[in-house]
Amino acid sequence: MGTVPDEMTIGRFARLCRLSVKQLRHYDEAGLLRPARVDPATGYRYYAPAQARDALTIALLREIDLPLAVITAVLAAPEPDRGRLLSAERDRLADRIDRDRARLALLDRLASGHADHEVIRTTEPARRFAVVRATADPGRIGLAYGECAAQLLATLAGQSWKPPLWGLYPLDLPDDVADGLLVTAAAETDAITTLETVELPAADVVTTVHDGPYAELRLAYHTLFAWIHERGLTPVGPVREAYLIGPGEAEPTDLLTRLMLEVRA
Amino acid sequence: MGTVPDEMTIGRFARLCRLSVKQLRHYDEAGLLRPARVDPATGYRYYAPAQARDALTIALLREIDLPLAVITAVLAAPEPDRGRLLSAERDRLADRIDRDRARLALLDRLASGHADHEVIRTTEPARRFAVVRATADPGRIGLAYGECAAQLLATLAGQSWKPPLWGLYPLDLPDDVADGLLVTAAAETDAITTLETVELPAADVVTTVHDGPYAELRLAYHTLFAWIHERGLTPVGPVREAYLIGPGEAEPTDLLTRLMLEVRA
DNA sequence: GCTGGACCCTCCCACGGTGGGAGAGTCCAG
DNA sequence: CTGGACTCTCCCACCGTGGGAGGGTCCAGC
Repeated sequence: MGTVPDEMTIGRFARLCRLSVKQLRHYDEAGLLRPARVDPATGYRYYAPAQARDALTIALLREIDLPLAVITAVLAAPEPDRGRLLSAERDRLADRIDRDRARLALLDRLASGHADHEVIRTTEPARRFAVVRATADPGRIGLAYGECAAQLLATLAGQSWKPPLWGLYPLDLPDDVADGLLVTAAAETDAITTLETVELPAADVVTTVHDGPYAELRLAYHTLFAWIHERGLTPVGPVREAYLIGPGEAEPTDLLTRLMLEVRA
Repeated sequence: MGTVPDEMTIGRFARLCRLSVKQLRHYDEAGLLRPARVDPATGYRYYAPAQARDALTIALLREIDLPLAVITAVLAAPEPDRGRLLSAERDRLADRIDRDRARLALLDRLASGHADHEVIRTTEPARRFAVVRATADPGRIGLAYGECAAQLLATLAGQSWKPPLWGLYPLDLPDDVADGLLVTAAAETDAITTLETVELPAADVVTTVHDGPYAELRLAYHTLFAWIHERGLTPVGPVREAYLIGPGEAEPTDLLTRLMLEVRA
């Protein structure tokens, strides 16, 4: 223990731990890694060899892109607690990867130029639906819809209904519905069921068909909304999706979905 | 064309395109999306419905996390050029996902607590290697090593050599070697070959064994360097890796690698 | 002892994109 | 004409890092 050499200057320590001098000063100020000693006269920082472990850990965790605040918590936490902290960050990173993958899919489609959606304005007839509703935060919509659809189909088993399945969603997706988004699975039917029913009257709608995975639906909506707003029209809810070819019927790349948006002048 | 309603205020336009007023002002200042008209007396911005398409495109591309500079270029580029711009961004994003996956693997291992490496200080005997070298930038190390190893094995076919394969790397990985990192595949042998040979003298080394994929090697190095620096020792190059169980011999999760670092007091 | 060069200090600014808030002016419906 | 909703500009904050200015400190070689 006593044979460990003396403290060293910030430059030396920085080279040792593959950090920049600027970083070390920043970590000092942030309380993340205080030098072993600071000369009160000159302000020079001196680091002890024993601090190399923490410095290297910081470098490692920064490489994984953890925020300094988290690294501070990790270093301060007793050994058994670190796993939990790191697991939370792990989940955060996994989420980001998932989001990035969705972005990549969008970007792929955009870059390859297969992003053209033909928009048509037409009159949608009145329809009567049996529906199952749920509330979910955006991002879990697919999951919530799946549960609703399963329940819907189970209840309608043996009843007569006209495919395809539909989905109804509020128009203002990410805005006011901070703590839950209404998800509605719907099946057009005239049969009388125990389920809630919704009557959509005939409407002046703008519509397009999207082929491909649902992660790329935003592209179709982009085209749809651009088309609507360019003409000075106003969309009125709800958003209607008809799953012409839905999951389970084909591969994600072959899904076919009709989007409808009622418009007013 | 003439039936499109008038221009609208920034707040209305913002709600329409799901952007914030702040964002729109920022995009104006950045030259990304200028209002159709700015009242010279009051400074009020007024947007035309026809601008909704660009605004929605900006919102879409921002969602994919493209920098504003890129979005500017995309909007300014003629249609046929957009694909190329977007493809470049696509590749950037794909790279990021790859890096994030490596980070996730590290974080997984850290969080699950299976990150303990036993460090031992020992004397490594002198060894004579037949080697093949290459230069690669960090990130392509694995690729470069693979080629070197293939060449090495092809040349040594029929010759006598003692498994496992080794790898030698400069100690200062990411520092001064900005434009290329020396990668050396090595096989211990006494046979005389047409290959370059390297004689490593006996050395005082610190060593540990890592099991698992190579993406997690940094963890082992972290422990190794922490161990060394805590004791005030100085590592001297090159870094030696012995691939006890290498790729091709087992699944990535079952790889076994011995790391060695010569130290000096 | 002195000097030069390598090192260290603090303080400010920049990046990117967004949001918050202050303080003042503008629009429009009642 | 008034009040409330809207808009304007300007400044600051976030996060982590790097650059640079301007000035002080250390130490080896003379």
